[in-house]
Amino acid sequence: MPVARPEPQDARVIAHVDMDCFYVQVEQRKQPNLRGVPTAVVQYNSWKGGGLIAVGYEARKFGVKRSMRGDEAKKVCPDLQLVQVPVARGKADLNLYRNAGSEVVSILATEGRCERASIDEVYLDLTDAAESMLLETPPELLDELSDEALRSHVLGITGGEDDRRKNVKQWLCQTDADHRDKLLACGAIIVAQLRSKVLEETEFTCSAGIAHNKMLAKLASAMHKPAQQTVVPSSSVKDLLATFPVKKMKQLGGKLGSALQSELGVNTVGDLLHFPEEKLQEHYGINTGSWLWNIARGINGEEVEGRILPKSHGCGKTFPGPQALKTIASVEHWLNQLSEELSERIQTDFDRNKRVAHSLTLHARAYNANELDSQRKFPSKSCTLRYGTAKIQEDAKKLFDSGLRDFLGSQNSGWRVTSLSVAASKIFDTPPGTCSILKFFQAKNPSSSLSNVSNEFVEDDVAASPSGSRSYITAKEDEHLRELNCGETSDNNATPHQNITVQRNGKSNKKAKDKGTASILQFFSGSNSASAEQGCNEFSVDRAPVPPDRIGSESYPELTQQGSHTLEEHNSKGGIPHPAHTAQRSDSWVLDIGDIDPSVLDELPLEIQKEVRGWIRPSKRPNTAKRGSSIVHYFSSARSSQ
DNA sequence: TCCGCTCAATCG
DNA sequence: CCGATTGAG
Repeated sequence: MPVARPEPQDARVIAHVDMDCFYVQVEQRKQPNLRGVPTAVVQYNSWKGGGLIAVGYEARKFGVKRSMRGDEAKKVCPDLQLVQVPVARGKADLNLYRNAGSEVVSILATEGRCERASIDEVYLDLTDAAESMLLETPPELLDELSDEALRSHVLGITGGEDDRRKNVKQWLCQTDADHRDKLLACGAIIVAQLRSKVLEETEFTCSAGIAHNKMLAKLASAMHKPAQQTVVPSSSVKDLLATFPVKKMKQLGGKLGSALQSELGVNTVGDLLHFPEEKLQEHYGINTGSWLWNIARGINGEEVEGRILPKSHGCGKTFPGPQALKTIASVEHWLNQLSEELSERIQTDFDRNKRVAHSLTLHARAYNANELDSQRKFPSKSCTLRYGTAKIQEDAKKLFDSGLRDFLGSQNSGWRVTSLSVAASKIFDTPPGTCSILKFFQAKNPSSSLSNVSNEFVEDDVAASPSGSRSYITAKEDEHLRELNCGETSDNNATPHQNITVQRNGKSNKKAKDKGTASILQFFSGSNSASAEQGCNEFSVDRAPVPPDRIGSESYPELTQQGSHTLEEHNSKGGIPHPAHTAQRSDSWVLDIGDIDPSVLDELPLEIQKEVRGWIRPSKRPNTAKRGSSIVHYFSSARSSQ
């Protein structure tokens, strides 16, 4: 449900930029012979020619619609060129379009705050840029306005086709106008420039709306397509909304919009004006009611969030009709494919953006083969995400098994799975570090002899080294390590962390010694009391497997069952053990980091960094010094004290 | 149960 | 908080 937000009192300049039939443009850029000819993008094509997900403007003239089947579209437009979405691992692969979207965003994000609203849309808050322009180079002083700016549509500026351009020029440059209008004029000029730049640098056209809030900007961007922009002065809002169909408003395209029509007889946004706020609240709740009341008046306080990266990554596939999966083996096959793609995507996200995901969620849809009813839902399940394709695959399978048990309940009958998806969420930035010590863990690599090498090093060199209570090593030690290093960063993201061994602080770690292999986890695993005594940085780490001897005595923040703090609690609430608990050996866990300089992380091989950073989560309350203090908090305080 | 694949936001 | 639901494109 939408929620009303207070509208800032000062006028903002908000733009919504929408790529024109984006997937089609991406394909036309790749294959220029498709330019100018009716084109559509389909995914899959074996069944009725595949499903259209984007339709070029030439094809729209023939009545080709999105969500037609390819065969259907060919009937109304025999010359239609159908381009298939790339397929990888047996499923549609949208990376081509995601990356193209990033190209555009990187241009649009140069001016003002930028919010990536979808793969092909952004909102911009251009208030500051517009204010600056008004002060420094107001439109009326400009020698000449760009052609793109002059092609703007300004609602309320009447246009006999010929003189519309002249009137627009006049409007853009008017000197005696409302301050708010002048700001919009500046916004229009800036957006025109941005759109030209996008075209120049990416070959993509886009359309845009410029208004005082997101809602109006979004409405406006769709009014004149393709490759045009529309400005919404305040004076035009009332008329615009009076006849605007509620169902076409963002957020009102579904059940809420239908309810407005059937319950209140509201068909246009203007119709909403007749209802007092309280009335709308009675019907649709406090928040939604106020939101509706505001929308009717063109009021919308939603901020443009400064976010150009997605908050989650998901991979899914549907198995319609006869394709529904009915064996564990087929489910596992597809989970493997999906997990592989997901792993690749979060890997790329880390490489490009230094971000790590913390949560893995599995969704599925299923029905009972013999039951006629079969309305039961397949529950979503999530767990802490572990990096590495094999681990994601393993965890996804366990999550599925858990969900399937819930789904089936006591009975056991033939199930059918009609869709599967895995998603990575709770993505955090990893703070940049400064210090450079620890080439350290570069003693790495996976091949068999490795663990011996690093163990040897750890026990003979680090533990016995004069480093005393230092948690980092010297340049000499560093050199030594480099020799042991096997070279190239591994492309094997399944590098088992058990192979990365080191001992912490030169203290004897009994368990590690006993086993003869200390893990990187153990390196970080000081006892809580020790680190507390030392009064040093303490970091809570939330993802390591729980050592058997701690079960029942510690808290397990990594368990996803709500409100559970012990394994028993968790299990008694029907939770499942974290896959890692059963998957990991007991030589790898960590609870707190003691007096470790966190910048050591920067020097870890990327693979290890990802895993280690993945264990660390910023605390909600940085002030809880003892147990909640996060590595992120450490970094921010360390930086600010420099 | 043939509009597939993604994403975000809200809420209980 | 997780999981369900709604909605967008």
